[in-house]
Amino acid sequence: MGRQPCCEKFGVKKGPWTAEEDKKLINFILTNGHCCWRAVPKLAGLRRCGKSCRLRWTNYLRPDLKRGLLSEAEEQMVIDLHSRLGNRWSKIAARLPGRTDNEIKNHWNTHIKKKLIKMGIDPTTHEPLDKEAKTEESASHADDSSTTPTENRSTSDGSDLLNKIGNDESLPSTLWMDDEPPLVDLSWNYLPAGETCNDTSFPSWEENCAWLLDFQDFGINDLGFDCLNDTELNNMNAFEMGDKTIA
DNA sequence: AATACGTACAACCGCAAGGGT
DNA sequence: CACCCTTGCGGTTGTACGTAT
Repeated sequence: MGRQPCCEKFGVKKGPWTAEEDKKLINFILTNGHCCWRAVPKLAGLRRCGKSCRLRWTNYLRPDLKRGLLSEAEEQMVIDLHSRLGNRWSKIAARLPGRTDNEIKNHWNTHIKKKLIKMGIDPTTHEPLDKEAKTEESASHADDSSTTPTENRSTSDGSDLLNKIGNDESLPSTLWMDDEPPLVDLSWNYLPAGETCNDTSFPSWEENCAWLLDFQDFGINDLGFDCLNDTELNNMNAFEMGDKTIA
């Protein structure tokens, strides 16, 4: 998939991951963690580059990932964050628990972008499209008052909820001030009244791991854990019991 | 049923940042 | 300070899958 390989190393596999490769990577990372991604493929017995392993793990295999489409609330949050942060997908993803930058980026490009255009909103500037057109017409007359998406959020951009939040002075002012806002999970703020974190759109870690535990089908020994020492086996057992402190 | 077209998403690439020597 | 290495990020692409003709 994608473009031609960046590295011409012989024996380095590219393209879609097989179940077998996934198994090996999961097995290795759950057992050893990832000290150095470059070393992971070698140690895990994979014919992949470290970059590919990291991507596969962070975007697809991580047990804390949420699967499925973004909820309405998540989508709104992405739109708002994008209006403030632009295409900084990793920053946006950091505020959406269980979602990856790649996933959000894809969702933006395939769903949200079109949705906004349909609503008459420019997905880049978050300005109304007709206003954009007028602005372009008069661009030569306009002064240079820089209007970044962050600074120029009109009240007519179609996202009332977002504006409400944006204008909410009770929010910590530092929240949006710099690149590294506090690790406050704003998604909770977006939950409609009465909903809690236990909402079904936020599955538990155990639920997220359910598919992982499906590996029990071929047994722990099939994953190669039979080479582990007692401590490691204990850890694995704890993991199987749903102890999230292990991974 | 076969083909064409459109969409969604996994995975790749190149580049930049950050840390170590 | 310069260089090297590793990691992370954002943009892009190819393919699988779904839908329309």
